[in-house]
Amino acid sequence: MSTIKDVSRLTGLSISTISKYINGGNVRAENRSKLDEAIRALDFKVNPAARSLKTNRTMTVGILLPALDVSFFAQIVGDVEARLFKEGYNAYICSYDHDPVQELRKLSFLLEQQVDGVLLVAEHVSADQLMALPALRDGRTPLVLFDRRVEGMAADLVLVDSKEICRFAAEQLLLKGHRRIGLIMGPSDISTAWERMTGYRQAFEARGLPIDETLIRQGDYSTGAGYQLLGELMDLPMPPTAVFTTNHETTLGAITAAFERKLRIPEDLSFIGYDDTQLTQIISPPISIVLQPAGLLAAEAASLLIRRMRGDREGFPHTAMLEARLLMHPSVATV
Amino acid sequence: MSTIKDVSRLTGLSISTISKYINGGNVRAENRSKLDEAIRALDFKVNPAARSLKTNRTMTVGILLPALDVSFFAQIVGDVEARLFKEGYNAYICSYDHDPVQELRKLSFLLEQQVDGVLLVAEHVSADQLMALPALRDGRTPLVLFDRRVEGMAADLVLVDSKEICRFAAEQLLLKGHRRIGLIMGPSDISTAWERMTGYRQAFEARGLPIDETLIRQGDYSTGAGYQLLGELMDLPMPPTAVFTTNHETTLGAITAAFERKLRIPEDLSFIGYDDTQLTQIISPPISIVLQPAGLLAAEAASLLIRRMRGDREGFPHTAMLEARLLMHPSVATV
DNA sequence: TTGTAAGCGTTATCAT
DNA sequence: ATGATAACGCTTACAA
Repeated sequence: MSTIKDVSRLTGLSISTISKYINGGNVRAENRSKLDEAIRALDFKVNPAARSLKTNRTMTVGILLPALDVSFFAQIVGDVEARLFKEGYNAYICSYDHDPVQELRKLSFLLEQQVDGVLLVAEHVSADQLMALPALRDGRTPLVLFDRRVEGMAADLVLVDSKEICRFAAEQLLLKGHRRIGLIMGPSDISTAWERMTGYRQAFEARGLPIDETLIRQGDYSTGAGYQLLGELMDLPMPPTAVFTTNHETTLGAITAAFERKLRIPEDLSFIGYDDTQLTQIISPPISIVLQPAGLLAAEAASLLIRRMRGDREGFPHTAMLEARLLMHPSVATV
Repeated sequence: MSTIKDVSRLTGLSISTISKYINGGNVRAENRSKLDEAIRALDFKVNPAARSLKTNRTMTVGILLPALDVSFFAQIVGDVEARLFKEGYNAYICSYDHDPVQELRKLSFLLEQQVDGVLLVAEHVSADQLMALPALRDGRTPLVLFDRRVEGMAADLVLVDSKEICRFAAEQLLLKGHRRIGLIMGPSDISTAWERMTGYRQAFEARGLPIDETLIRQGDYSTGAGYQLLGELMDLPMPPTAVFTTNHETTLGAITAAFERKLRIPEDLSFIGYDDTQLTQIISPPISIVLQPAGLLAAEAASLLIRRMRGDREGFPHTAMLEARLLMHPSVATV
């Protein structure tokens, strides 16, 4: 690797002049061309370690997720990474594999690595645990919580209004005359799962309708769970006339189970799923889905984090609450 | 952030002694406890930039993928990241979003970041382009190619023997009497897609059986493509009696399409899919699948890369060719 | 076992 | 506009 010193030798200019030029400073036109040529010839690249040592900025961010193979996160994280990259940031993308210990350990490790900022999809970590980390407590390293809250934590937040869209979705089913509506939800200690269930409940409560608790099934948000729980619902003595699945994987599993059972949608079962999938659009009939604004979420998370890393503390703690949409398709019948 | 200097002030020991201790050197028992306490009290952490500057090692690796939301890669990358992390390496995980320009740009960028090694799932990049990168050409930065070859590139390789397992899978279908076997393959410029197709062909050729080219359908490896192409196959005047899908997403789409069309598996259509999915195991009947050894692949890739990063050049270029398995389930009938 | 001192490649201050 | 020089926090001969 060549260094500024090499460029200096080749051009006769001083190291400090060259450094300034590299960082956007001005040099005489003739020197500029000399430098450009030397830099190209030597394939000179700034040594990021040396730069970090001086500037105290690494131009890296940590993105910490419960898992990489959850499609919603996989989709978002690629987008966030691209946006950060465009601004010169490199992303350490880590999974803690739903493990509470790893969650905290990897977060600490990222902070030790001196990342300039962290985007976290939290699962088990508490506000106390977060505030015990010096870099976070002192606000030295900006943290943006993504998709899920951490109770009692004053932090920037990028969320989807899950409760409202789920209330709305359940309401649509009620309006179509459905009363027995199956809900396939996720682990209730995940804030979004809880909110989605709450929205569902609110739709019933707003109309003074009773909720049959046997129709609310909790799984682990996996495809297998979706498949399994749809089966359980349909095997009830009084099966639901509609079902609402609350994430992508679960939706896929439930659709498969419904098709396998030769249930006609919507004649035998009305269906509202969650998150876009190429599949829900093209199967027949197209499945109504709750569509989370993945692109906007990624953009919001990236730009908020970048703002903070640039030192702009305005409006902290900021909550960006984005709206999801319900795409209604013929998968819902009137009863 | 506290530095060694702070620890030095607090303990009275010299900076170099402390550095040595941090890096596994010996100090007198009494000093050891003094140090441990001071380090804890100050929450001292080594500054990685400073360390890198001296050691020329960043303890980071780059993992560059065509996309993060392809389940096979998502699964593997999490695993590889975990293994590298355990050895003290941090991973920059990047997607180039199937874009040839990004593919090369991000690779260059990772190398500029002075990563100690790179794991690459290549798509468009050529051996020439790779060898044009100084860090790779000089062997300064070890590169491991994962899952896909780059023609003419002398590099460490971690692959699955796709051709053989696909030949074997097609052979099983032939042995059961199938002659019209649909193949849903991926883009033919991806080496694995080509190999999977070649295996399929070899099974026919080995028996001197003709291949109906209309039964070979090429898609983009997406769920939507799987759905779409299965439909096309079944809409043929003479539809196949069996279908072989060659990646996870495609399998999911094709199963959905089959179920939607109320095709009975295996009575109406025999089915062999690809890659493990919770779903293929539990639907009825369970779907026969080609199972790639994801865990082994991740382990092999990580350990090979680590060996290289530690300076062990033995057996370069090494090709690790792992075997996939065919899990036969009742989704295949005898005709 | 411990300490001294040089230097990794850059940025930043202060002259010129 | 350019250059000399002192850090940044660490590792590593080399000396003690």
